[in-house]
Amino acid sequence: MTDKNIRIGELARLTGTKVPTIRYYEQIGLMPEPLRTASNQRVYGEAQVQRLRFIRRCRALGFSIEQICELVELSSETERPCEEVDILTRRHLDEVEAKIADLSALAQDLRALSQRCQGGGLISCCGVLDGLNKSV
Amino acid sequence: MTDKNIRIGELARLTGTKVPTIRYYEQIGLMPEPLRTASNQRVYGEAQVQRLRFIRRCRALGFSIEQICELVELSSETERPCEEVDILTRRHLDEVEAKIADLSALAQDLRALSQRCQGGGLISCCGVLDGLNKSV
DNA sequence: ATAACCCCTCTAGTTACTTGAGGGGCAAGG
DNA sequence: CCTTGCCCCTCAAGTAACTAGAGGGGTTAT
Repeated sequence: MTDKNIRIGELARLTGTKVPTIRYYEQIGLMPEPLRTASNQRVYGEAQVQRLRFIRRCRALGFSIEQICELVELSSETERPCEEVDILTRRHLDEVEAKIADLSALAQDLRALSQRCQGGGLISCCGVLDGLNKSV
Repeated sequence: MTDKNIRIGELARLTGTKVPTIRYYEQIGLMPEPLRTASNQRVYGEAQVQRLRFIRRCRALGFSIEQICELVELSSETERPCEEVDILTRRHLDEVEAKIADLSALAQDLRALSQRCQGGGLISCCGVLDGLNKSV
């Protein structure tokens, strides 16, 4: 594999990304537009492989596309204080933790609801549906 | 307030739902089509208020629209065993708990990443970005 | 008449992809 | 040469659950 001779299919395999997703990332500007062959096929190099890997790691960590755009931009400004990266990461962690709290409360409510099921009854006296119908 | 004389705005206020959302629910068949006035305005009754409240409680508990459709249908078949309601609720609880587990693992990874930040440095030697760039 | 408020339909946007239609190019095999 | 299999391309629309906005009508009070 030499530099600058990777087709989109191979890039997809190298990075665990789907081909349409790569095109999507290019469309929204997250991935730079690559050079093309005479027959209009995209050609990628090692730097673009690394970029896409970066993006996929961020996605795996739940960063939004917008946040990733910011991280990509920040990472190219090497003389800049890295405080903004820190802030962005912490804010995202806070969001994830808040979501966990929401879901945990929701799970609690669902458990309470589920326990209302006596088993073996009919819809007409179903504890779950009763709970969902109640105007508490 | 008499039966069958509630306009959509009032229904929205009674149930904490947005007007467009009520129209959306009607469009997808979750809410039955109401009667209309001579000037084509929707008119709701108490049964529909209860239906929308049911839907909103289910949404609050994270049930998908599809799941709610099933619950609505099941609740009208009063002579049917309520086992299906139980199964649907438990399955949903499992999904929520799986999501919590996913997010918790993700939060763990984010904490580890965040701790790589030494503070006061530059982007060129940022621990977070380093971690995102690493091909571990 | 105007302002304030309510209602209507229709269309398109949000987020991060994903799918499918319709088409071209290339290499190997019959 | 034709066919097959595989890869690539663009474009448009779908997914889930809403939400926002354009453009219009109706009612009441000032």
